[in-house]
Parts: sequence; structure tokens; C-alpha cells
Amino acid sequence: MTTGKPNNGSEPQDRLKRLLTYRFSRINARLNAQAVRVLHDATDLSLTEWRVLVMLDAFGSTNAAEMARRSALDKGQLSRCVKGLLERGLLASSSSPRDSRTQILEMTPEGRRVFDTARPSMRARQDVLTAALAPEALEQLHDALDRLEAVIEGLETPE
Amino acid sequence: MTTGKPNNGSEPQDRLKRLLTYRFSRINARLNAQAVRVLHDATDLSLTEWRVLVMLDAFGSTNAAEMARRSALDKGQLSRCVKGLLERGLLASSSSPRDSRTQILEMTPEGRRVFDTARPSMRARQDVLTAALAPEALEQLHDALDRLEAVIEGLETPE
DNA sequence: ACAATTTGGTTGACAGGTCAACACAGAATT
DNA sequence: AATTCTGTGTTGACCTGTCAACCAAATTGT
Repeated sequence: MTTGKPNNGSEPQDRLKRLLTYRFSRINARLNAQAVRVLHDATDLSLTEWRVLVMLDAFGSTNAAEMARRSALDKGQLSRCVKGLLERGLLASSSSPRDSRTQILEMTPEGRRVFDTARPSMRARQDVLTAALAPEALEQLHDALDRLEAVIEGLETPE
Repeated sequence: MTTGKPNNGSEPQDRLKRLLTYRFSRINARLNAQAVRVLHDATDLSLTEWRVLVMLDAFGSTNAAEMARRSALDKGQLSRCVKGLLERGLLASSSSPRDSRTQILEMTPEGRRVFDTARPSMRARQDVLTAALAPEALEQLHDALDRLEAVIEGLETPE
């Protein structure tokens, strides 16, 4: 890979590589596939289910709408995902005293156990990724992503 | 968004935001949705079809396997996508004289016309994205993505 | 108090991506 | 020449993501 080629962006494949959307889709696809594999080796969680657990770990307990807002996951997808986790006993739900529509979700001990089973390898994976970049390069990356996200948000609401 | 909050990563939602895979999936989803919208306003191409045309524009003519390699799109997905484009007369195929398995693909004049119809708005979109970053920040972003891709590739083949 | 609107959550339908099996043509091995 | 191995492309099955319709509870406005 580190041959002495010029790599000055003149080759057609280089132009392609510099299309941001193209790169993101590529990276995302590979990242997901890889995450699914790691996850499947340790548990039988889907990637979405893992993300729900991550959020519950981070926030303690929440409801579905809250998670949908934070994660940009689809409402419907989340509903089905939560349903599955409830059926498997990894989550517990209780209805809120303030609003009888919302069901408050939290991990059961069993859910916590499964989460802790997957966590080390998932964290290791994350560490390998971040270790590829120097600390300040990582900061710059996050900054760049922040800016891009802001721009995308702007594009979504043209008026 | 640019309030005077500390943003030192101590809040749970901040920790979540710094997970790279999470960010990529989020950005990618929004980027795709936005691209699909722009694309649909100008043509009736799907995003995958658009990408096939972009590759054919960049490479002149290729075959499906080559595109699969470069784009990390699924073989099967590509096969179906190409089939649709052929049926609609946007692509033409001819079998290679050297290898009767591979079918060489290229845009027809009609395909080119459709491509040129969508191109301005797609390019404008791309420009808005890149304009969000200073030139050297864009370079750093590409560098970072290069490194991440390299790491991911390494993870895919552990031995 | 009532209607209108918003919000939390579920469901169905559908497009898209992903995986695995397959048929088949070339290349490599013997 | 026969065998095996690799690479191209197709197809079917399945899973996930996305969109929109919908219900019921809460909120708002009058």
C-alpha cells in the first residue's frame, strides 16, 4: 500500500476517494460489518440492540422517544428493538407516573451481564480505532465531524 | 449549538457522541438521506445507481467486479443495480474479448444525459460539505479517514 | 369543558443492504 | 487432458432501515 506512487489526486480512483459521502458510506459499511462480527462473537445482540444498551448504560434509564432523539435511530426500529430486548429479559419497563404513555426502560441484571460480556471487546475495538490517530488528530477529526454535522443539519432545513 | 457549555466530555451524551462508529453511522445516515432527496428532485436514480454512474464517469468503462472492489458495494446489489440501468438504457454492456465472463459496462448517451442532469446539484452538495472545512482541515480529515480505513482493513484479517 | 394539536409508541409496507449458494469461465496444477 | 482453484456474475433468502399511518395520552387554546 505504501508504494512510491505519486498519489496526487490525478488518477480517477483518487478523485473518487475524495468524495466525502462516498468515503463515509464505505467506512461506515466496514465499521458496521466489523462491529457486528465482534458483537456476534461475544453475544447474540444486534448492533441496534447494542446501541440501545449503550445508551441505557450512559443515561441510566430513559424512554424510547428520548433515545430516538439522541441516537437518530428510527422510532419504529427502536420500538421493535426494545420489544425484543424486553422479551429476552434484558430490559425492564415501567410506566411513568407522570405520563402513562411513556414506558421507562432500564437494564435488568441479566441485561447488564450481557452488556458487560460484550463491552471489553467493543471497547478494545474502539480503542484500536482511536489509537490510529494522534490525540490532537482525533480532536481535529471530531471537530471536522462536528462541522459537517452542522452543515448537514443546515441542508436539511433549507428555509 | 455554540453555547458556552463546557463540552469536556463529562456528560453522558457527550461520551456517546465521541464514539466513532456511532458518529459515522449517524453522519452517513443523514448524508445518504440528503443525497437521496437531491437525487430524486433531479432524476429518478437511486443512490446506488448514481454511484455506479459516478464510477463509470471516473473510469470510462469497467466491469461489475472492479466496481465492487472500489466501492465496497455488495456484488449482488451491484448486479441488480446494473441490470436495472441496462434495462432502462442508461448503460450498455459488451462482453470482453479476453474473458467471456466479464461484461464491460459503459454509459450510453442517455445515461450520460441523466448523469449530467443530476451532476450539478450533487456537486453543489459536495461543495457545501467541503466548504465547511478549511483546506488544510479537509486534508487532515482525509488523512484521518485514510488511517481509519487502514486500521479497519487490518482488523478484518486478524492473522 | 371542548376541540385541536402535539407527543409517545406501535404497526405494516416497502426499499435497501447483506449473506450464502450457485453456475460458469479461466488459470493453475498435476 | 483432467483436476482443482480462483474470479465473475446471478439469484434467493433474510435482515435492517425508512416511511407513513395509526392509536392513545397529554397539552394547548378557546
